Formats: sequence, structure tokens, C-alpha cells
Amino acid sequence: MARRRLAVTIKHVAADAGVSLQTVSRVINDEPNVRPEMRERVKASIDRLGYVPSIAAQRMSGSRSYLILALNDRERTIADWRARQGTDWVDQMLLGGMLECAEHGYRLIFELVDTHADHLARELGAALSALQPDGAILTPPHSDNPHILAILARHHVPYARIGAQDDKHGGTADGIRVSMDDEGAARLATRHLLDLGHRRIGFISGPEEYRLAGRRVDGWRAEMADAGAASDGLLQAGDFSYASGFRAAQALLAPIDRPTAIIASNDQMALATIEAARERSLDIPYDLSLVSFDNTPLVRFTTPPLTAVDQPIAETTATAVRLLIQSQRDPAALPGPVVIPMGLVERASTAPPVHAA
Amino acid sequence: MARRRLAVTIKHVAADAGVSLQTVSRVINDEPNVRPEMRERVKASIDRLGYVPSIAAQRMSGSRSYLILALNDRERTIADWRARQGTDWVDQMLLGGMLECAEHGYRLIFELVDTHADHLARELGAALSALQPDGAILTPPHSDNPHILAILARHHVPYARIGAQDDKHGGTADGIRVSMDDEGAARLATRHLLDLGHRRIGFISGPEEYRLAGRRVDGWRAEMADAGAASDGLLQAGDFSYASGFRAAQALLAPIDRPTAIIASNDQMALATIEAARERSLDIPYDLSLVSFDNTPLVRFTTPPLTAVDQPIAETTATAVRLLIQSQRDPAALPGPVVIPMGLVERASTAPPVHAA
DNA sequence: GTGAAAGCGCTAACAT
DNA sequence: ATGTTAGCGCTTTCAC
Repeated sequence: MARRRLAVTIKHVAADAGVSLQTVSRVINDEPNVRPEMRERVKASIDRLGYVPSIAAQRMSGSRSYLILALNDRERTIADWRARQGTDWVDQMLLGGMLECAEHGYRLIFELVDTHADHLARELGAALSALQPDGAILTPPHSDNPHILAILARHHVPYARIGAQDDKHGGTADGIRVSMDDEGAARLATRHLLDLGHRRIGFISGPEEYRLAGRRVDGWRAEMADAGAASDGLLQAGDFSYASGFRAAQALLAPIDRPTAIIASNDQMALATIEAARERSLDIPYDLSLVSFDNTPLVRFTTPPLTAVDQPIAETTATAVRLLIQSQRDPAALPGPVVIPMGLVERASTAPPVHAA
Repeated sequence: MARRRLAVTIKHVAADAGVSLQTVSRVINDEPNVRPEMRERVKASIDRLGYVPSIAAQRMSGSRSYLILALNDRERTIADWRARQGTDWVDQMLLGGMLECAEHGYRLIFELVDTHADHLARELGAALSALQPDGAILTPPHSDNPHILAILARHHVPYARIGAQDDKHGGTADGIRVSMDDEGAARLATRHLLDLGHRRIGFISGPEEYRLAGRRVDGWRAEMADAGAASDGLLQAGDFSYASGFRAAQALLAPIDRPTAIIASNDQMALATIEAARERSLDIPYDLSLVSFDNTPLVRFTTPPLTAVDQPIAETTATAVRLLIQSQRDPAALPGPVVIPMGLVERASTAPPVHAA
């Protein structure tokens, strides 16, 4: 069976326009040294023939692949998908990432990567060798994984690290860094509750391997301190799971001098806090105010709908893509760490404490 | 700046194993005419060097690209992402599609395609020329779009149509077809309500351009007829939007002889029905039973949680991928239309009617 | 069963 | 400002 190559190639365009391959290539890549009239002629041929460069061929000859890899944690992502809890992290990433890529003629490819070290080098290496992307976007917890950074570096793939905290090599700019202002957001949430009149504000933290979890704790503690409110005994450790959130909420709500408000550092743990409050017949928001983190879709459908810190995932991903592409064009100017502000969406789960105001 | 090609290529493997390029190629592609011992030797070299074939090069020389495109409607998908209502169609597609692809050494690339005819040919053509995928998965409403099918055919890209109803060219097997059993599911939902003792069961339909919407209506009507229950005046047209669902529910609930149960053909319209019932002080499930379609995450968080028909999107997508890949291996045997059964998840929104049982 | 040669579509380096 | 040449990594003939 003869392979029918119906695809129009650069040759057809060259013939049609009566120029050399090279001139067509120059036009495609917006390179100099082509007279305007030639350029127009070639463009006309391209349009007429409906020519589109083959990414494979472009990549083969050492040029760009116009592919950007979005690397996410396999285990966690699949678990989220299976759980069907409405977590839309992936969707928001695609929304921000794909649209921004399209803007620049790139394409975003979503890829799952195992954290487990054995597979890691093989798996990620395979993806990089096979696809040869022009860049990669790392999400937590990969953003701070030195193994992954090393593999990327070995393959000369530039990367943007979302939510990465520090440079690994003391001061050396290690990839592009784009973070959400988790600390500021925690302050914002805490301030909101303080303003309502709360003084005893509990906090349920996330797991330590997520650096952003620590930053959220820092923000809460700092804002409490600034207000002269004690935070001792008001911190409970969770791991972002419902079960851990439930235990943490129970621990916070058990004492007589229980907090009048709780900040949960993600939505699942906030959900668990609602349940823990219900068990003790505490009414939200009157007996207990609750602020959640992340603002995933489900918090609009809980009873009551939750006041929540909003994670601007789409905007953050778009920014990462933009900086990555810009830095290819001008490899000199790597931008410093960029911080995207987070917002607070007030809903019905926060109110003044009963005995205050 | 010298381009440092650190990647290990087929040459390195050939040299390392002391064989020709061709033999390595045969091993990679599991082709015959290689002695077992040679094969082992080459495999050992591949492992040692961590060699991975470059997709670009493979594609260049006329072989597979190991890429499968998942085509979704741009406007609708972006709107869903922006709305953040917890619709996880895309996630479930990725779950089923990516994992099944990985199983066979393929990769799934998620792509948005405009329905608007002008752009369509350019856009989709560009994606196909650039990526040269080995196959495409079409989702509604693209599955039945003759324009898209034609462009795919012109580029010789085999496709699987999810939720496509009929062959376009009367009997000619037009691509692979995988559908969910919408009619059966509607019957299932209706039967569930009939079994509870309901006789007046209202139905809120979806827009006509989605063929599955029509099939859901058919199933409801057929099951009602089988039970000897009248369906006249119990059908209201919606378009899958909240607003349309609200209007439809209002129309259904206004008459004195209002239905004791309603089936909404998607979750947004079910949500709207909850609100419409609340406005008339109708308690769900006691005054009104409600069954939803799709089982997106949000229906677990409503009050009450909704009994819903579950769309097995992941399984359907996985099946489409599997059939697509199989049919490349053995182009002879294109399977007939495959139907994936849907299930009913019972939650708290359905109960016997007050004046029955 | 194995290898050598040609070529896929494109761009970098080097002419002109 | 434009054309020519070589080669990217791989698979497909076609020899042996």
C-alpha cells in the first residue's frame, strides 16, 4: 500500500511561489532578509495551498517543536479524577495554559509524571525524548523536586515552576518561578475574620511536602500576631484529605474555649469541618465561621456556601507559559519570581461571632 | 552556539550492540526477521543507554506518530471551564483516554475545535498537519459534524465518534462509533420512578443538536408507554442551561395536576428544578422526586444529593481509544457501533409519591 | 536474517 | 536578499 503523501510541503509552496525552500522557511519563521514583495508572494502561496509546517520536520532540523509540556503528579491527579469531587485544578490549568499557548502558536500537552524515583527518570526522559518540547510547566509537588529539575536540565528543556519556593542553588535563578500569594491570601482570610470580630481563629494546615501549605500557615500566624491575637493551640495538622480534616476539626472543636472561626487550607478539609461542626450541633456561620482555601466548584453547593480564598490557577498557568515562551525569544532576560495575587470570595459561611459584635 | 545533541539515537544503540541501524529499528517495532539473541542484545543496549525513539523522526519517515487527538468543542469547553460549575467531562475524558493511550504507548493530545465553519478547515487542518496524529476522538456535537469528518478523511486520519448516532452515508461504516446508552438510561431512570409508584413523570429535554438529548426523550417516552402511563404535556424543552431548566421546571410545576417526579436531562437543569421547586415550597423528595442526568460532581453537594444517571465518560473514551488503536494494527476489522451501558446512582432525591404507596 | 542506501520535511550553515 | 548543501533520526525499499 503506497503511502500517499497528500500533505502540502514546503516544496509545493516554493514551487508555487517560484522561490527557494529557504525563502519559504524564512517567511514561515518571520526571519529577516526577505523583500516585502517576496514575503507577500510566499504568504499568498501558503494561504492558497493551505500549507502548515510539519512540527515533526521542524523539530527534526533542530528548530522549535512549539510544544509545551504541563507536568502534573500522576497519583494525585488520577486520584482526583477518580474521586469526582469537582476539583478543577486540571481544567483551570488547561484553560490558562492552552489559550496562552495558542496565542503564541504553541500547543500545550498535558502529561502525568510519577513521583516514584525509579520510574521517574525513564518516564519523564521518554516523554522528553519523544516529544522534545520547548519547555515544561511544573506544578506542586514537582516544582520543588530536584530529580525532575535535573532531568529537565539534562535534556535542556527550560521550565517554569509553579508554586516553587526557593532557588535550589542559593541565589542562582533556577528556572522561571510563578507563585500564588498563599501567605498574603492566608492573611486576607484571617483579616476578614478578625474584622468580623473573631479572636480565636483556628487553622487546619496542609501536608509539609507542599510548600504552599507552610506559607498559608505563616500568613495566618503573622496576621494573628499583628492583631495581637494568640495562635497557640489553634493549629491542627491535616494532609489535604477529608479524613485528616475531620480529625483536625474535631480536635479544634473539642475544647471548651474552642475557636469561633476556622480556616481550612483546602476545600476537602473545609467540607470535613462542616461535618464535624454538624456533629457537635454547631451552626455555620453563627456558632462557627469557616473560610476555605482553593475555591473549587463544590464550595458553592455546600450548605452554607463557603467563603473561600480563590486560587487563580488559570492566570498563574498562563503567566508561566507566557514567561517561558518569552524567555525562548530572548534567552537573556529571565524574569525574577512572579507572584500572582489571590482573592477572597465572601459567601455565607462567615459572620460575626455570637458573643462579640 | 553549537547545538549539543545529547540525546541517544538509534545510531548509538546500533554501535553499542554492534548491529546495523535497521536491526535496531526492527527490534523497536517488534518486526520479524531478527534472531532472538540479536533482539535481546539490542534490547539490552536500549535499556543501558536509556534510548527512546524520537516521535518526530518516526513520523518523518512515514511511520506512526503515536499521537491521538481528542477533539472537543471550543466554545462549550471554555464556557464550562470559566463557569467553574464542576463539570468534569474533560477530566473524565483525560482519565479514560490518557490511561488507555499510555497502555499502548500512545499519547493523547487534547484539542479545542471551533464549530464555526470559516475557521474550522484552517484550524483543524493546521492541527492535523502539524501534529499528524494517528487518530482522532470526536465528542458531541462534533461527532456528527460532516465538515469535521470530511477534513479528517481528507487528511487520512481515522476517527472514533463518541455519541454519534447514524452512519452518514447510509450503511457505510463511517469511522468507529462508541455511544453511551442514553435511551436505556432514560428508561432506567423512568423505571426507577415508576417502581416507586410515580405515574406522572415529567421530562426536561436537552437541545436538538445533541442527538443524545433526543435519545433520552425517546427512552422516557417508551418506558412510560410500556407502563401504560401517559406522557402528554409532561415534556418540556430545555437547552442544557440553568435558565432553560428553570423555565421548563416552572412550566411543569405550575398546573394543578403537576407531575410527582421530574427527570432533567442534565445536571444544570436539575439544579434549576430544585430551585423552582423551592420557590413553590415543594419539598424534594417528598413533594417531588427528581432524577438528574450526567452525575457530575455537583449533584453530591446539593440539598438533597441527587439520584442521577451516571455517564461513563472515562470508559467510553477508553473504549474509543482502544478501538482506534486496534483498527490501526488490523485495518480490516472495524468494529460495529459499540454501546456502553450507563448506570443509575440512587441518592436522596427520589422517594415514593406522597399520595401513592 | 541482516545490512546499505535513499528519503521523509525542514532549517542551519555556507555560498552567492 | 536569495539559493545551495548537508543533515536531523528514523523507516522504507532493496540488496545480500
